[in-house]
Amino acid sequence: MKRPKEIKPAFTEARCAQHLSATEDAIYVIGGKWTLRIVIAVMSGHHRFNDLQRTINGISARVLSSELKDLELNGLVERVVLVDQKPVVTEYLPTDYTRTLREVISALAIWGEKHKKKITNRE
Amino acid sequence: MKRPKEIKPAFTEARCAQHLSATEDAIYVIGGKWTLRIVIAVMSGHHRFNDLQRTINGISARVLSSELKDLELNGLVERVVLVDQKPVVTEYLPTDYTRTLREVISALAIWGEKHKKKITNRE
DNA sequence: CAGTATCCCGCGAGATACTG
DNA sequence: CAGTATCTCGCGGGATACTG
Repeated sequence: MKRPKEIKPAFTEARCAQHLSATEDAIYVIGGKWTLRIVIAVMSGHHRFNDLQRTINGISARVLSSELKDLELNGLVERVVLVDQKPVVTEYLPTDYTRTLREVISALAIWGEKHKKKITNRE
Repeated sequence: MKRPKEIKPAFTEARCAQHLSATEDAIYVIGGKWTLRIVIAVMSGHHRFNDLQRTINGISARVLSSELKDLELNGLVERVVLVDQKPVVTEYLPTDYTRTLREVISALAIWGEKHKKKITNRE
């Protein structure tokens, strides 16, 4: 069943379903308004709660707290309480799994950069 | 001010701000619940309204309609009305700009795939 | 087929205040 | 400092029905 002169789709039909489902999963986990910002901040060396809140512009303590719990459940941050400190210190650290997101973040950052230029150039 | 034995962050401080802002933009545009699904479907060769609605599981006509308008504004789909058809046919086509998202989608799909395996393997 | 019009509801998330 | 507790509200988006 070959149709003539048909433009080749960017994705094949099979890959479509595959991409749809896998991308849904990814977006579900990291597509939240704050999720990736937190991940980036943690990967950048911001490990403390208030440090994170300062770094991530506009996030409230309540939201940051619940997001961090989610991220911890997904293995994307590790919550470490250092009891041998005075006073006790809580840190949120990147994990090996966090690092698997680097390519995703890079791709997004590159595209976001391009997009920003495109938008600002035409206003 | 060099602190000894500090773990090198995955991103430098400068890159942090940069990534934060660019990634925010990207997430803002394509981080919606439906956005990327629609883009993928369009890139996969689903060009008609009802075809898209059938392909994208769970989306309502109202939401699909408004999302398509957004995507059109962002140059991520092109709405084409073929008046030389009987009856008149409306198509939503990928653009050159849509194709700039391929790497983003690939990265997300790959990660989503990995993540799904990770999740299902531990339940 | 390609949408629009309404109605409606939950929850994501902001604001503010409080606690060990 | 590192959160929790409420309270509140908008809007994203589902369901359903309608139209050229």
